[in-house]
Amino acid sequence: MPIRLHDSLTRSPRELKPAQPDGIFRFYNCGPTVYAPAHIGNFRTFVVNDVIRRLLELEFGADKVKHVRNLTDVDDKTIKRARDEGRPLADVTKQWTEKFHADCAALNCLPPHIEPTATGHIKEQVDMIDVLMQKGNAYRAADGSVYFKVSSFDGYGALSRVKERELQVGSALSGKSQAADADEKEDVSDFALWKAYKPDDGANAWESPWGRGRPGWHIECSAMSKKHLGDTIDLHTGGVNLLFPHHENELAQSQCCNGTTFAHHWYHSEHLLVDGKKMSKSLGNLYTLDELVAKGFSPMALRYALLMGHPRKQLNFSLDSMHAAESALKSIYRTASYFCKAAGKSIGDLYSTECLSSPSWLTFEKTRDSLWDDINTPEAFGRFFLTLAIADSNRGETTNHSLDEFNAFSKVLYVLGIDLRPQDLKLEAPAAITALAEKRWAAKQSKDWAGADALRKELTAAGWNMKDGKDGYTLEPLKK
RNA sequence: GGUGCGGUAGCCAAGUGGUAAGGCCGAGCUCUGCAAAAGCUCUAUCGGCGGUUCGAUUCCGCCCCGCACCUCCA
Repeated sequence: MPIRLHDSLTRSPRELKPAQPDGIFRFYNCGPTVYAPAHIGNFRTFVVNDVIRRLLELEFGADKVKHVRNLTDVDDKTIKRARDEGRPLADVTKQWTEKFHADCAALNCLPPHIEPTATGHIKEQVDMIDVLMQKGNAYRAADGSVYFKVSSFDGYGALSRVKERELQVGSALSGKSQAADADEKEDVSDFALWKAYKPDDGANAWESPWGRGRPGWHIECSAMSKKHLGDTIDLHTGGVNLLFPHHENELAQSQCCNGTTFAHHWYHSEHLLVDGKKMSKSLGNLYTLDELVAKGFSPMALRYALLMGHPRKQLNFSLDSMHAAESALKSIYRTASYFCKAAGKSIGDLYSTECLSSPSWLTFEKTRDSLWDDINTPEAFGRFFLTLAIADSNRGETTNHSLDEFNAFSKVLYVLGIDLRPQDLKLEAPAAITALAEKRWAAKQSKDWAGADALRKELTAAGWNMKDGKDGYTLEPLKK
């Protein structure tokens, strides 16, 4: 079944498919700038892109998808951070790259096949700029910086409709934003390909035919994409804020340099809002994964919460949605155990790769349809829960389809990237707690209700809940 | 000023030209010595005003409100 995905350039849903004869799907996803911990809004984009990656793998085969996501490890922000902390740039970016990787892993995001860095591709960037200079799409300004000449590319603005915007420049914008480095540029909309060295850059400069300096932000992605995926890619993604100017500029550079279509498909996910506003430090509504974990929430709940809205619509995040996510996950887990029971499998078996090769979706077909149709995750979850409710009422009864259904269920979990295994780990209670529980169980058996109640109070005070069953009990820590 | 996107139950959020998925919360019931857990049930007429239509939340127009982008913030 073809995957349909909204294309930002044509503003319509289009089928995703590899354009080149080798059948490899080339997927480029703009990655993070590594100067601080990524916030949950950043992760919305990465989680959505992870779903796209998983979708592509199921559709085309895991070996037919090439996923590249870069790390921006040199720019104004990273340099400033290093300068402020008095550390080498590489130290700072290494620290935050590792943090980013840890967070991604916690959120169950598959690592990209290639994760190139800007500093690791200086030569490739210089080479591209060189071609643009030769073709007359770029010029060197008096200060030694090289700029892309926007007027040299007719297609400029197609992606973000920037031309309409240009007409109004100067009205509400007062021109202060352009003033910054407009002095050296021929035109305010021209943008830097190579930035001449400034003392603030410290040790972070490289040699080029135009003098010492560092690459501009946009050329990074063009160069890394070209190096690892070739002149034309199948899909280029990022957050909406990258639409302009980043992607518009990338498109211009790459097409002028390579003389061919840059990306067949563009996709942008919308922003995460907190309390109705975009997250920002000044509003104090910015969350990181660590902060949520410190509040007692699981990373998986965040992943779920981030997928509860349509990826192309702004999603309003709140702590309530984290509570909702934890509860929903719990109920998915419960039903999962029914599927496992019916198929004679364990929760861990849900994550074996064999399940993915099973062709059928059975009762999960509609859930699949929602995902394949422009990754409509909220609709998918709606349909998913409907199916779970039916399975719930069957309570793990074994049928002819039990194994197939188990596999189909596993595939849904795979595409959504929901890992139930953390919930499967039963926490071992300390010996003292177990002793109390044993005592209470004995009291209960001898119908000493008062004694049993007193012991329950002690357990509660110690932070544990004792769940009585028919033939025994289980202990679980109370929620914070 | 321009561009784009929204306003659906207490909260979050899908969707459709024919009388509104789902999740959370809440309420009631069942079960249970207690406590949980679990199961069942219940909870909206879709920002406002017009128009098109046999019929609109879904199409068109106007208005009100919100958000984002145009500032190297996913």
